[in-house]
Amino acid sequence: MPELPEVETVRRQLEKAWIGRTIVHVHTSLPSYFFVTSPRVLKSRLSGQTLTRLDRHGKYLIAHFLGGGRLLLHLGMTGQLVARQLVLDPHVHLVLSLSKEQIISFRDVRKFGKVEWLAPGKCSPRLDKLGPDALSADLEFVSRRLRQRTIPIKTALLDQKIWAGVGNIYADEGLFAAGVRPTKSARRLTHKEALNVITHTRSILLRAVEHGGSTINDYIKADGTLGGYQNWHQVYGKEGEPCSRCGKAIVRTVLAARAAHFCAFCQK
DNA sequence: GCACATGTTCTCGG
DNA sequence: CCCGAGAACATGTG
Repeated sequence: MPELPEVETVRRQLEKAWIGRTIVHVHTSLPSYFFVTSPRVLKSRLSGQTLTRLDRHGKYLIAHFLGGGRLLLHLGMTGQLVARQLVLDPHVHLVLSLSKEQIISFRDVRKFGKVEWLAPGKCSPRLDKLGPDALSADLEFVSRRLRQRTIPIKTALLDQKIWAGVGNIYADEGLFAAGVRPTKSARRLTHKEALNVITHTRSILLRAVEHGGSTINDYIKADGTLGGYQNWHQVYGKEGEPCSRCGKAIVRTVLAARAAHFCAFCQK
């Protein structure tokens, strides 16, 4: 579910329910791949913690607590983070009961999501690997980094080490807006073309945040409602449908083991 | 049974 | 070290 716009939408809503409140009870499911920090340790570390700030870097949420501890949250492919009690089906892995009757639930069917506790002062290899966040990155810098790679431009856009936050939907949408074919080698873009790609991609990310992200299957906002940006997609999931600019059919290919959608006429 | 799914990470060749 | 292909992780839907 989660690319930058979805995670940012969840962050904004969760922040309102969580900041200044204290965790009074922690419920977890059984140990699994999902828990980087074991449920047992998570319970003891999180109990009594008061949230001071909720940040986002790329697709990661970073909860900061009084005293300097941090909780890292990643939604994987099917993660749902909501500011309410969910029916406790087998896919609800973490429930935080907060002061003033607030509840935060984390549900994730495929368990590709991650929860990790970071002790005060401890750094995180996961976070340290990430490039600058796609919304705040210096565009000239990202353009230079992109053009150093020989891989297809779409594969480069998806590389979280170059800039963090873009996933399969917004890479396809950004390249369509820029008129660049996803298979084109990143190195063969001019500086101007690369700048054009990341400028368009970033404005699409911002627009998607305004619409609360894209709901395709599992993603819901923290208030339980659906995102709206899926109604504005131009190419993602549109194989065979007419291109909004030229009318020719959108094609689908596979790149880096992911589906890539584009217009073979408009994107050179 | 088969194909596919908004993500990340690792391995194996070249 | 770079790159691509494929697999793994776990589960659901069409």
